[in-house]
Amino acid sequence: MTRTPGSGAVTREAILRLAANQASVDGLEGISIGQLATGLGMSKSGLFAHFGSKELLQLATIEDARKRYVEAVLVPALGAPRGIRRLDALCDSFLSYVERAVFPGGCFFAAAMAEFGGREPGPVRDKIADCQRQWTTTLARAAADGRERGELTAACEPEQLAFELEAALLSANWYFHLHTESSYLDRARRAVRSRLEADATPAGRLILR
Amino acid sequence: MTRTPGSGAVTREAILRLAANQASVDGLEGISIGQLATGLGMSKSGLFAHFGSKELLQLATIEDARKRYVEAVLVPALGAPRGIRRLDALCDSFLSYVERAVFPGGCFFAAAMAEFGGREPGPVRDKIADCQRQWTTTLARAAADGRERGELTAACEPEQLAFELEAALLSANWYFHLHTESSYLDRARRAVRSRLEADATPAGRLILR
DNA sequence: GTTTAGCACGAACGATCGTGCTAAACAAGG
DNA sequence: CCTTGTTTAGCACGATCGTTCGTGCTAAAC
Repeated sequence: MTRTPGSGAVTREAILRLAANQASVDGLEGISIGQLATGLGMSKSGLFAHFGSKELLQLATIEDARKRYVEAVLVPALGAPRGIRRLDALCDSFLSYVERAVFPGGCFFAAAMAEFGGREPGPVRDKIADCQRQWTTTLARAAADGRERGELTAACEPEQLAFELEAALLSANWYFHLHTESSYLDRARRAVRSRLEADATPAGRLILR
Repeated sequence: MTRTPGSGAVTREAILRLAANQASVDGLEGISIGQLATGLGMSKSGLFAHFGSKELLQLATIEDARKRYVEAVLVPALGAPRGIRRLDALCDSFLSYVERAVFPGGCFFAAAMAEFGGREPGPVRDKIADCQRQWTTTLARAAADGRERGELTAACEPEQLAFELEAALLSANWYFHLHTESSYLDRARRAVRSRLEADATPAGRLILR
């Protein structure tokens, strides 16, 4: 391992990658600086110096996980055209992201949301809530686009639809990992499909194939 | 504080009640024997003696939480007649249980499921998975009853319906606590209602009012 | 050749964790 | 009154937690 100036960034990324993986299993509070250090073959203090406090490490971990989420879920789905197709692609992309175990313990943000949901407000909780809201907004916007294009009925409420779709996605994530049974991903896929069809216009239904 | 023989059971219940409340906020691993002891004004070792190990304390806590869950969610809903009415009542009862904050950090079992979902198998994880499966089965059975009675269509799949209903309930629990906004409970109520109507026969739709 | 900055190390800190071992307080039965 | 069993407290243990401090090494800057 060479240690030239600038190598700190590489080390930092390695730390955050491992931290996010750990956090998806044991939670953001569950990650320990000592365990991360031994896992990376470096000293506690050397690792600690990169962040200054555990809370800052947690925040950096969330930011890194956000990038991985964007890369794994959002980017592939943004290849689909706006509207109902993209909405469908987003859901499918999420389920694939769960199935591929991008994070070994399941969706990082689902775990973090569950962990910090009942906590008092603070920087970490706020950041998690922000990430969550952003994802929901992405789904709702895709739904709104679909309505504008006449793929979803005028009576369709994008936010309600987004809530129900994400409910299926999240539950698939939980059950998939709790019971280690991939059939729950298919349950979610069928739920998404039927829910989309329920709000789709005839034109929208054609698009869904 | 009197300490007669048999008072150990009272103390034990007080411990478990506090432990379950704590666990709904900080998780089952997050409960600490020291914090419980100071919270109850007793010594660590005195409290510890009741269980013998932290894992046994966790298992007892789950069992206590299960009783509270049955009392708060199941019992009220079992007043409704079998079938679609009971299915609806179960969902409504769960949302009320979340809203009333029976556990201060949200649904105990949702939190436990999220916490132990990605962990290696063990007594605690297995018990959580059992509780979860039991609840899902309760929902699915109510749906199956509804189908037998002709309130739900013959094409309706009770397990799929149960999955989708529970997805809405769980998500309401998460968002309600993460964003401290009770509107998500209404979102879930509307989701439940429209989902039930989607699989209901005309007779079933009449029953739903 | 000297200075500066980046990066990681080892040792130690006070605190808290779960877990033992022993003894004291107390109620009930002989 | 003494014994017995239950319930709780006191004390201490090894481990691990996040954190701080002083130090050394290497590459870049001057």
